[in-house]
Amino acid sequence: MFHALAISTRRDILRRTIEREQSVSTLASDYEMSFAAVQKHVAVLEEAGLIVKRAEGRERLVRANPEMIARARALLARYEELWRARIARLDDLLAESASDTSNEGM
Amino acid sequence: MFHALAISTRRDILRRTIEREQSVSTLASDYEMSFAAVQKHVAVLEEAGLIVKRAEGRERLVRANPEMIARARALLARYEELWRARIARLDDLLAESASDTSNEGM
DNA sequence: ATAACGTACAACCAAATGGTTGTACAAACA
DNA sequence: TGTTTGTACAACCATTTGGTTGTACGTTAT
Repeated sequence: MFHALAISTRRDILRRTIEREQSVSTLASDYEMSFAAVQKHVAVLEEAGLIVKRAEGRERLVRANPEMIARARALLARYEELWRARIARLDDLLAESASDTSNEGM
Repeated sequence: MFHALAISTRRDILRRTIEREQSVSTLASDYEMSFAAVQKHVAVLEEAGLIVKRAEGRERLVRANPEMIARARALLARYEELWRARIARLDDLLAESASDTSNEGM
């Protein structure tokens, strides 16, 4: 999933398909690279679950999947939570050592 | 940055160094791969700014950098924000078309 | 002083990756 | 019907990448 987000072209495709549903060729026309290259990027995003495709005639309409974006964000939010927990633990240790030797009733 | 987060070993290193500051060899002893491999993963995380190293004698102590984790999360949060904006826009369009032809005073 | 430890880095290798072109096929259009 | 359009996919290529081993060097311990 993070792998899918690691290339700027793919993040750009994600951003565009958040704004509006688009066909693969519409997307492709906005980049310097070949259609096949864009199609592969779309496939990577699709496998990661970050976008969803829908058939409409001969076109394949691509739209972002907000659920997966939220999941990636939640994972990072959990790292931040771990960090806060660490800080809290250090605070506890500090509080302990501040009341260890003698002057507990200061 | 997302590239740095794309490999599970690196996410694991990040998690461990959130919990406590550790030397590179301490980290390395927890994985099947060679010391050099772990050292390279640490280097990638360092270049992405996700961790910070500090010299202490012959050891290099590694700790997570919460600022960068927050930045990655914020980027994804912005994508979600874009999505909400899209939904809001669609709602506006819907409201418009609901009051377009005749029965405005319904 | 010598040995052991922790780290950095270069050289190398296999696999994955981002890109290309070419082919095939279904849908839309002339 | 024949042609164009949109898509998928295979084959190929150059580069990157995750891994290895080996070497070098400063720091700690004997």
